[in-house]
Amino acid sequence: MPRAATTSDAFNAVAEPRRRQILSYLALRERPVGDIAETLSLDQPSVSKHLRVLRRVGLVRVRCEGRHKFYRTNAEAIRPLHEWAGTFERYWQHQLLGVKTRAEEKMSELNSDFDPMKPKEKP
Amino acid sequence: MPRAATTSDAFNAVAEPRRRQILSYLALRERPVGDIAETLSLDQPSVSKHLRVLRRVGLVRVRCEGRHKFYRTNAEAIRPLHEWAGTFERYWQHQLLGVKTRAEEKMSELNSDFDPMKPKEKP
DNA sequence: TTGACATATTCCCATATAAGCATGTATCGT
DNA sequence: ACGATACATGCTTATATGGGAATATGTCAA
Repeated sequence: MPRAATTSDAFNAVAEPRRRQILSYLALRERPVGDIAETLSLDQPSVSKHLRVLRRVGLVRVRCEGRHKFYRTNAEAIRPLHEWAGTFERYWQHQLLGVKTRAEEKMSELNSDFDPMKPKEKP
Repeated sequence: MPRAATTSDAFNAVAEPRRRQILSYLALRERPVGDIAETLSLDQPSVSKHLRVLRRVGLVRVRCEGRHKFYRTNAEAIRPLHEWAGTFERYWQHQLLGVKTRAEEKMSELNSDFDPMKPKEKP
């Protein structure tokens, strides 16, 4: 089995450095494709392709105006990533403090679900 | 050019769902390979390969004891990811509040560096 | 209409998987 | 030494890129 598609989720989409750059750039304000290409020194077709990937996973939104398309980052879509990483915060804090892992007590939390990214089911 | 190697950085390494599962599992406490395989229903060779990827980017550490190898998550290596995503926190907050983007004022922050993941140079 | 401008899409290709299976290596128990 | 146990590595294969060049689509302006 090959690697999962870059459009399978935000994690795969942001694995590409250029796409992260684009996201940072478009977080400030919407921009037309040409601006992105020039600012980040990329070919226009390349930018369009990266934007398509980002669009498919909801990381960017578009606003069409004449022959221009203004893209902007949809920060909301980055939250899951932030939250997943945040899951480990307590651990690196412990590590920094040199605290011996007592995570044992919290075992039950992950007994039935090891991936915090799994979509939450509604009870 | 193909996609960057999964061992190129933490972003590429965690793009794989199984590796995220492994990281969550190993965050609690160190575990031998066999446990991981059984718990996550994966073949042992597959686990070993994922662990190698995670090891190369520093996401896990090993402790050898006899014929067992105990792996544990090195949460520290996940921090950069958390911080990169955290860069967008203010934006999704603005979006939630329906605030019109005034990020303009903060432009200077990214004028010379669009990727917060870029290693910080020491001035 | 015609041409210029802004984007998107298509084709080709070298490269990197990830899974499955077989095999290699190291260690433990007897 | 020998077999079993715990991991790691090698090999094959189907598949998904990402860049570059060329081309298609869509819009505006004269």
